[in-house]
Amino acid sequence: MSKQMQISVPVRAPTWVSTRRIFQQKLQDLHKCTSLNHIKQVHAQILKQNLHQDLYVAPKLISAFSLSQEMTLAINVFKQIPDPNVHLYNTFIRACVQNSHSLLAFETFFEMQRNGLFADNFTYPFLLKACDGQSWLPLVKMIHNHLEKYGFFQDLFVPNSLIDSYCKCGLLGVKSAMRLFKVMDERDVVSWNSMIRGLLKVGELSEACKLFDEMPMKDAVSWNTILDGYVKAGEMNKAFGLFESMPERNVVSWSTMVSGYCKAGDMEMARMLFDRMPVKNLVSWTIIVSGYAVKGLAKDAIRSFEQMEEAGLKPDDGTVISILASCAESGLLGLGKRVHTSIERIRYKCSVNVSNALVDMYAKCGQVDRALSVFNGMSKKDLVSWNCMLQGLAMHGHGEKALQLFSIMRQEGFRPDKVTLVAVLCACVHAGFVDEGIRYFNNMERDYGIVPHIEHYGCMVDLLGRGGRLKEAYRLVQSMPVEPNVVIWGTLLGACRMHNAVGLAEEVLDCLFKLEPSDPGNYSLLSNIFASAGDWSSVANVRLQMKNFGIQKPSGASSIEVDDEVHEFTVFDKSHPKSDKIYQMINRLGLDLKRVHVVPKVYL
DNA sequence: AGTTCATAAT
Repeated sequence: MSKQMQISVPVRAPTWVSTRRIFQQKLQDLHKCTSLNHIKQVHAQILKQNLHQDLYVAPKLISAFSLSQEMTLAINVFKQIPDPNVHLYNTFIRACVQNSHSLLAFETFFEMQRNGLFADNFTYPFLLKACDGQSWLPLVKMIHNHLEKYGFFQDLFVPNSLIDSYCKCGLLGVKSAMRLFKVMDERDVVSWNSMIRGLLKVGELSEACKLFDEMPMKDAVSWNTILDGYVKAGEMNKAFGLFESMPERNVVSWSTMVSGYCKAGDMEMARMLFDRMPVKNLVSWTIIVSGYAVKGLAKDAIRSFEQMEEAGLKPDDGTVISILASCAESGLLGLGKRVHTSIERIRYKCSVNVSNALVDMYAKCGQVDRALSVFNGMSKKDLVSWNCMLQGLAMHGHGEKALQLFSIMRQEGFRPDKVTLVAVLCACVHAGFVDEGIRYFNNMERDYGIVPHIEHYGCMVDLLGRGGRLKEAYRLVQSMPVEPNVVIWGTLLGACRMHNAVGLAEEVLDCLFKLEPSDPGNYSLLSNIFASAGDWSSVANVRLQMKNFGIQKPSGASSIEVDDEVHEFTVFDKSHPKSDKIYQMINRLGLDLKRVHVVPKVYL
């Protein structure tokens, strides 16, 4: 936290030059300042002094706004400058990258070239960062060409960054990286590590191991990278062997192992290693808490979270986001709330990403009201925030509310993406707005420039199918530009079952069995169709077939959380200690339902 | 004006 700086404008500013000098001193730490109010005050004073176009002052302001995630303000400052120099362009491009405005970063870069300015060795690394997570292989190649043309290859940092960026562009990228790696006449340990990491990312474990063996020098990162390779491949025995044989083990090595055992579901082993760790940091604690949370072990998760805080560690954004994501995955409202209070105790304001994770967690745990109150309290929202909230509303049947929120979102100038439209269509499905859904679907390309993906088709099949328009749904599936997958056929089949359309169902099942001949779900769907049509001999037949093929349907489970404990139930499950009482209650509910003439459907 | 690789991640 930087110290608060008081900008005092002298009562009698002697000359313009000296005013500027005073500002220079006061502005020195502005780009590190985290108090938005303070930055705004300074901005106002700068405007008053007419210094906002100054080529020393403007970059400081842009950096400061960028750090506070105030990209709109940063853009405003930048736009005021008539003739930006390279330094200013770099600062602005860096701000774009920091706030994940990757497109704007490149647009600015192209504008800079149009203005006849040359990018320098500061510009390119920023641009490479902008390609992160975008899979912009052509742009990485373009940067590569530029760097070669202008001879920026002296420092190993440049080709190493290129290797890393290439490796983030999938298989083709890794191949380009390999070509570059092979022609480099000098390589350091980072070059090797990055290349190995890239191979692992595309699943080339054996290639990575080969390179690892060839390495002339290995550091801790090299060992940990290859260890992670084994862990990600699920080879815990090999990983453990390597772990034992490592020349030195640091926090990362230990954490990687703990994470591996958590993913394998072996929480006992995970805990044992965790307890033996000589040093634990935030990441290690996050791994163990999330590990318990994903498995639904709410009590252990909460206890570990509290132990972490007792150890004097304050969860950061990464910790909070991962734990909340695990809560959302397994519905651990208790832990989610506990993390929320902890954040509120530490911080005055959450970052956008943390708030998004909170919205998502509350929505997925069924607490739509809490999700809404976090969402409404957010001072800044991004596309992810809207998408989480829309999805939450749609998922819980608040279709109308979701569509209202969608129109507010557009009023506020947000451009919907494909996730948004899935949520919108899903809202129509759950609210039964068939015609409205069709309208959104037909116009999504024209209105939002989004070509329908398979997920959107899935929503439409669901929408038409539930509405009883089975023929239209079937026609849509046949006319799809992409091959229908299991989800699409399954959805259509579900609709057939709902409307007792046995004829169409058998047709659909043919397609489904061709795609997934051994999926037990298909058999139970088939059996359920026959069951709803009252064809019990066919049902028996299907069950017999399943038995012959040795197929067992993994039974679906439902779970509820009571007092920080998750109880899971499957069909005919008698394992719960209060099983008798539970079945008594079910029977009573069944009688109550009969009394109001509702006949419960029973499926396989 | 700032740097690359390893563990958690919306």
